[in-house]
Parts: sequence; C-alpha cells; structure tokens
Amino acid sequence: MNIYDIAKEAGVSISTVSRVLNNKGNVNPATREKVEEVLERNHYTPSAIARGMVSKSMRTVAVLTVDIRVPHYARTAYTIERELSHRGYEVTLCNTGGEAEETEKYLRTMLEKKVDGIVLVGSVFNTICQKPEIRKMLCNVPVVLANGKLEMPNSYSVLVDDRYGIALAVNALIEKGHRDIYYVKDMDTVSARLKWDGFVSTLEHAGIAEAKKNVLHTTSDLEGGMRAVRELIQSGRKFSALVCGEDITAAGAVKALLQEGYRVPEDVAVTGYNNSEYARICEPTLTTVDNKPELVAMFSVQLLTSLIEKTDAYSSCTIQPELVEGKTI
Amino acid sequence: MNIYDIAKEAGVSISTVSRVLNNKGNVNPATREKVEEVLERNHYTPSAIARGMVSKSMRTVAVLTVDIRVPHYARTAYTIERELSHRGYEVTLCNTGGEAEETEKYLRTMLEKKVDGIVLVGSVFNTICQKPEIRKMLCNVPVVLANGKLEMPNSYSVLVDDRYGIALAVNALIEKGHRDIYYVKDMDTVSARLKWDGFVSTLEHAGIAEAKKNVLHTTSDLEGGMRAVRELIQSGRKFSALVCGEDITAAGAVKALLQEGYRVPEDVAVTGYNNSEYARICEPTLTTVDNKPELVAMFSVQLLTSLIEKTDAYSSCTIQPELVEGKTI
DNA sequence: TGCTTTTAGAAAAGCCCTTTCATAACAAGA
DNA sequence: TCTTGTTATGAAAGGGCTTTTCTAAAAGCA
Repeated sequence: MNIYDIAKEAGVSISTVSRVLNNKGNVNPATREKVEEVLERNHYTPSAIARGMVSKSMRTVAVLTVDIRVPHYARTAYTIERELSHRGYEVTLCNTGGEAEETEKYLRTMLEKKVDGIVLVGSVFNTICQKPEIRKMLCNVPVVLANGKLEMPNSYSVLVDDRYGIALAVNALIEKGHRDIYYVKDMDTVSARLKWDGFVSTLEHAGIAEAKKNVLHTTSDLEGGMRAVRELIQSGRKFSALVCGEDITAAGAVKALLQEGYRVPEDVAVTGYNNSEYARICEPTLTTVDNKPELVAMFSVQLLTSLIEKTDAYSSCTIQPELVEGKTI
Repeated sequence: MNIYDIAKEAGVSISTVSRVLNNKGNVNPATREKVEEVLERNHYTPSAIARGMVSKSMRTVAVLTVDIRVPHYARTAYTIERELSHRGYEVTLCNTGGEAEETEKYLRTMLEKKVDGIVLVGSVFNTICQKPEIRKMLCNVPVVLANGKLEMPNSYSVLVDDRYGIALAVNALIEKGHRDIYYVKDMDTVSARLKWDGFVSTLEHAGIAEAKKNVLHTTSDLEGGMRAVRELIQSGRKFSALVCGEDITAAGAVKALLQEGYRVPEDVAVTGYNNSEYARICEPTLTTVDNKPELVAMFSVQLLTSLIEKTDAYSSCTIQPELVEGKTI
C-alpha cells in the first residue's frame, strides 16, 4: 500500500496525497477529508525509507558505547535516547566492547545507513579515535564525544573534569586527617589517567610525596575491588583510606574490608566514583563522586543537534563533578 | 558519490559495479580489481537507504524496553543487540517507561521505518499489548515478547517461569525452617503476579495458610526495600524471612535490617530476584534467583530471526529460573 | 569454423516518496 | 470584459540503488 494506491483510491494525484500527509501547500478541505478517510481506512503508513531517499536522512543517531550493561553508560545512553527521541530522532545502539575493530565495523554500517550523527559514549573512544582509519570515517558526519576531546571540524566534545573529581575525594580524606591513602586503579583510558593524575597531584600538593607508589591495579568489577583490598592487607602496608576509580571497585573494597574484620569508615575510609546505585546499596553507603552522566548526555545531544542542524550555538563544554557524601569516610 | 560516478570513473557500467559490490554474477577478475580500486580510492559507501528502498528492509530491529538503566533490561538488551549485530542487524533502542502511549509512538515510527522485527523486553508489554490499537500495529511485523505471551500469528514469546523462580526461594527458606515469611512486592506486571502467585501457593502447599496476608507493597528501588522493612518492624509483626521480587528491594531490605540492628541471615533471612550485580555487592551476598536474561535474549533473537527469515524452527519456549545461593538465608 | 559460455553494457522498471513547475478554475479589481 | 491574483491540483522529474532483460562482443572448446 503506497501513495499511488491511496491517490488512486481517493481519486486524486499523489501530489495531493503528499500534501495532505505533510500538511503542506493548499488543499481543499473537502479533498483533504476524502484523502484522510482513505488513509485511515487503509491504515496507510508512509515509508520512512522512501522519505529518507529524498531527504538523505533517516533521522537516526548512532550511540556507540562500550557496554550498555555498565550502569554509567546505561544512564548516559538512556538520557541521550530520551532527549533525541523528543527531538524526533531514533537511536541505534552499538556495544563496541571498547574495541577498535568493532567500532570500525559499526561505524561502517552507520555511514552506509547515513545516520545524522554519532555520539561516542566512553573515554576509550579518545584512544580509538586516534586511529587514522577511524578518524577518516568520522570526518564526514557530525560527531560528539561524551567525555573526551575530539579534534575535528565536524565534532564537539563534552569533557568531564575527572582530575578534579578525584581531587574532591582525596581532599575530603585529607581533611579528615588521612595520610596513608591508596588509589584503586582499574583501567587505562583517558579518563582513568585523569583520575590517577588527580590523585597523585592532590596528594603531592598536600605534601604527601610518596603518593605515586600508593596504587593498586585491578579489574573494573566487584571482584577487582575485593582483590585489591586483600592484596593490600597481605602486603602489610599501612593504609587508612582507599580512593577507588569506580563505585563497583569501591563496593568490592568495602565488602572485602568488612569480611576481613575492618570497620568502615572507622578503620578504613573508602570513596567511590560515579554516584551510582552501587554506592547506595553498599552498607555503609559509599561516599562517591557524581560525574553527572545525565548532564553529559544533555550536553551531548545539544551539541550534536546543533551540529546536525548547523545552528552552532555552543562549542565544546566541560563538566565539574561533585562530591556526594556517604558514610564511608 | 553514487554508483554512477564509480561506474564512470572505472570506465564500466553500473551493472558491473553492482555486480562487484554484491559479489553476484560473472565479473572478469581484472575488471573487478579495477572497480574495487576506484571504490577504495573514493571511499565509496553504498547507500543503505537506497538499498532498503529496493529490498524494503533496512536490516534493523527495534528493541522496546521499559528503561535501559534497569540492569535486568540492560543485560537482556545487550545480549539481543550483540546477537543481532552478529547476524547483520542493527538495533534501535526505545525506552518506553512502560507506558502505552510512548510504546505506541515508538511503534508508529518503527513501522514507518519498516523495521524487520520488534523485540519487547519486559513483562509490562503483556498488558500494553492488550490494547487493540497496539495489537493492530503489531500484527504486520515479526514480534517477540521476551517474558510474556503474545497471542498473534506473526509473533513468538519467551516465557520465564517466575512462579517457579519464587517457589525456589520460598522452598529454600521453608527447608531452613522458616515459617514467618513475608513477600516484598513492588510492581504489578504479569511477571510480578506470577511471582506473588508462586509465593502464596508454595507457602499454602507447605501448610502455611495465612501466606496471602504476608505481603509488603512498595516501590521497585532501594528505598522501597528499606521502607518495607521499616514498616514491617514498626508493625510489630513477627517475621524471620523476606522474599523480595527484585534484588534491588532485597538489597534495600538487607540494608535497613542491618541499620536496625538485625543480623542477616541469623535474625532475618532475605532472598532477592534477578541474580544481578546488586546481589553480589550486598554484604552478605544475596541469595537470589537467576532468571537468565541472557538466555531469554538468545531465544528471543533466535525466534525473531526465524520469524523474519521465515524458517520457523521453534515455536515459543519457556525458561526455568535457578536458585543462586548467597549468604542471606 | 561453428557453437557455447563468459563477460559486460545498455536500458528500463521498480522501490516510494518529495518537490518543482505548469495548469486549470475561479474570484476580485480595473 | 479583460487582467491579475489565488487556490487547488496534476504531471513529471529525481533520488540511488537493485534487478532484469536484451544485446553483443570476446573467449573457450570441439
């Protein structure tokens, strides 16, 4: 059932049907009514593909993320989707696993589908976008990197000041008199490096020089946090506080500490990062840092649509995290 | 840059370019190479829209969910996306909030975009799909309802036996000698009713007749679980175990119990549902029920693609949850 | 040499719209 | 009455590809 069938059945030309469909141009009310009746009767649905053929756009945006199961990405992607939906765009979801190869594969398809824009959610994409073949693919489509910096003419970035975010946590601990503070580091993205940098420089600024050595490398999951704590205990080193790069590792740390008989925060203070549900489930509730994924998402959408619709009001922007007081420091 | 430009530059006809592009028909290796070289040099990307125009398919599947931020849905959607991606489909993500109106809006767009299929993730869609206008929209497109039952010729369903799932938890508690068991109920979807039914019937079967009264209604979040516990304590009723419909409410329950000075599981046993990360973060680790979202997703994709490609091997299927032993019973 | 197969092109149809241009009808002003 | 301006409508082109059919040249084979 296409526009021709409708036109024939209504006894008008396809132009008239199109006018009725799009509320454009002058259509005699009587004619309009007749066409609408036929439209209704046949449950006619115009083909967005054919429309896309003409407009060269399917009103679709690709959201590339690492893994939608990670709450932080889920929150970001959720808000992006909702915002774009309100503006009449659909969202294609891509879980790249943070791998360049998968990213490239998705991008290829997205370019074929002529998406109106692309949002990259996750700090890994900073690294991935260094690859020349990926840069090349991105240079002909509006792109926003949520959390990072993309140096391209057709792109904007939303930056989260994670260096400052970790500094907030570290300073809060220093104020409480902590000196033996360890950092639980789990990844090696741009954002992770900012955090680590924030940790070291804040401590050094406070006159704690050996900060650089106080790092526990682990994986980005509950088990990772637990392992880090157990290793630290085993090592016999003195510690009174743990700054974790993620809520999930912080939750793991608290769990392991409790299991090993430490009291939190009386014996050991812990901070998380992300202000996720994980922080609230943890008992005691985690003191954490809100890096505002919803805000990142809103800005990303704002920037992307201004790129798409060429109404560039903004340029890139930076978001300041906030400390969220829990009961673990 | 379209197929004509390529043909001209390579000194061949568009038919030949098309043959090269689609690996169809006979093309002389030398010609193929020349065409490929031109394709490469110009970074030619065939328009998926134009292809879709011909094939009437954009190789896209819509995944409608309630809210991708809910871990259970995120896990399901993630697996669906990955599986479909392997099979050459893209996924359009729709967060409906479980509202009929939003669902209808999304469906309308999806039908215009001529998606190849639709997966409904969440038990709410059982109710939503009762609405005649939504049924009507769904009857001309392959649909799979993940967790529910859709009575339509072009649809399949994956059923999760949540009745049995809760029965597992209840029976485990009964075996440990618990009699004063309460159910923390948070929603009113088909799945929630199955759980409630499983709770009541299992207890009645064990000779505990007053089971129906042992229900605490609350919201589906951490705070909800905490509130339920506090209200129960306030009420002065005797209780030794709580069966929760969700891990998040169970985590809240545990948190509130600990804060109120109860020991878990010595004083009160708690079970969750979903086998999510929440269960593992909880200290003590929650005893929970695995309702296998990944399996649901795999089956959903299998069923959907068999509907799309009309190779119906399966019909609908049912999944049995499993008890996951933690430390809270 | 004659016949079949391979390779390639030309041309047209089809997919379903939007958009521009042209035309008809009709009312209002000169 | 004739011109001008509106309003309402249709015809046709175009968008980028696939697919099909027909033609024809080149190549392979007996």
